[in-house]
Amino acid sequence: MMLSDVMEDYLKAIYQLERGHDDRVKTSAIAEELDVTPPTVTSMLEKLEDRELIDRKKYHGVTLTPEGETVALEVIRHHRLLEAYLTEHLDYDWSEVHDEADRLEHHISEDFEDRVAAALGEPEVDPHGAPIPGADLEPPQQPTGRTLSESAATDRVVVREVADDDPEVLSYLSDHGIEPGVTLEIREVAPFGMFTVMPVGDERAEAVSLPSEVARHIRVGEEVPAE
Amino acid sequence: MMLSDVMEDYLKAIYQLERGHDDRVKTSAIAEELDVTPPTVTSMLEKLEDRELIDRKKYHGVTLTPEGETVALEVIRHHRLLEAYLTEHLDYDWSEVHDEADRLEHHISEDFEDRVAAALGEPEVDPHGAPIPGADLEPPQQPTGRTLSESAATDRVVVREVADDDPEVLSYLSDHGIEPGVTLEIREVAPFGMFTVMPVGDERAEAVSLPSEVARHIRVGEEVPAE
DNA sequence: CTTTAGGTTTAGACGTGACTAAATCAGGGC
DNA sequence: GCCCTGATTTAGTCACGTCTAAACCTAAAG
Repeated sequence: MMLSDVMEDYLKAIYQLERGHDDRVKTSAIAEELDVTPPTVTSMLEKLEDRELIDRKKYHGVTLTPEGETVALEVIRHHRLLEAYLTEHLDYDWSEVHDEADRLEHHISEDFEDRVAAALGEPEVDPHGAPIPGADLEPPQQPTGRTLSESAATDRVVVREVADDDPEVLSYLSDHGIEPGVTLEIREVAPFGMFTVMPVGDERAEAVSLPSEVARHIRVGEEVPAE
Repeated sequence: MMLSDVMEDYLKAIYQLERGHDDRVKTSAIAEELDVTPPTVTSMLEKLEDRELIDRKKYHGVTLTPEGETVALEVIRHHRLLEAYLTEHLDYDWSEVHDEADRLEHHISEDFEDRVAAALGEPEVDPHGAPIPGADLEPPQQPTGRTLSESAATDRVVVREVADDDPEVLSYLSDHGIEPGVTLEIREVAPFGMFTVMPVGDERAEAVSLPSEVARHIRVGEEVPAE
């Protein structure tokens, strides 16, 4: 099955929107995710349906078929392996890595994928803390824990994952010492949803205030669950 | 200037055909190089001419403008840096590296290029012995020396460059110990243009016979000129 | 039950990069 | 100097992925 880069992008987007608990993924959601117009999405969905990569009910959104999901997971595996490789071996910061991986993910061979995975020692998470699908392309289990925006003041939490969205936000967080693995002390939760947190263990760290839109993208867990 | 991948491929092809001493590059040569039909080439040449990347005289071929040459050199720099990186850091053999680099060369950022070059220590040649254009994108000087097919029996020569064409030929040469840097003793030149050579210094090496089509792609120099 | 607002699909168009078939040009042979 | 062969360009088509404008469906409000 020869798929275009664009088709792969659509399948990846649908996969990620499905995980965002939109159970059936709507045309408009895909359009927004990929920054195209809804009619463009409709016509691509017709092609993906012809190839049996999605199930579609007109006017009621789509879901991935198992084959579609496998393609999406392959693309995501490429993306996250590349992110990990770039940070480990080419001195990128985890906050800079997303765009480069997005451009390369469609253009690497199976062989390249294998060699990168081997060079990294078959990693299980990428630098943002997101799980890397295995070579078997089985769906990784849903992340556990909660988001920072669901946490309460005085909690101590450890950052598990920072969703790789806006590079500016990412580098802001990176600059302020907030990254996967760091322990955070929640100092204050303002009524309008502003979270003030303090990275623990870094002498030079200062308290950082984060609006809930940002806090929602930070997934956290209990402190020292295992080490 | 936003160029498509395909445009970059045409410019690279024209550059390489120009170096192959076709002074003006003909439509049919480009068509063969890129495996498309001549009308397809003509229509692309019109676009490249509109953008002032080539000089075109209808029915008499094209040459690159300085801007077109710069684009070609940028693509070639990407290609050769990637080839070098893949062999140095991802355990590829020099004979396997071409296709992977061809797919990636259009999709890496300036930043990636810089980091790869730094990781390699600003290399000057790729694993096939071809010069890597510098970051300034000045044209590297033409290779010196001669090809194996221009050499005579009883010569001892050192392999400088093996032009990266057919991967099967490359891995054959690689398997028989013929690669850049190796010294070759020319045992025999048969009248129909068959070259029999012996890699020097490798105990397990055996004599290898090469038709002149292959010998023409092996560039050689005098033995131990500097070390 | 009807209306309506908003999301979705249809219809029609465009640019890119490819093709085949046909017309045209250039240069060598006579 | 004319003609012919082979290369090149023109003309017309197609698939892909995008768009805008218009038609259409769904679901919620009244």
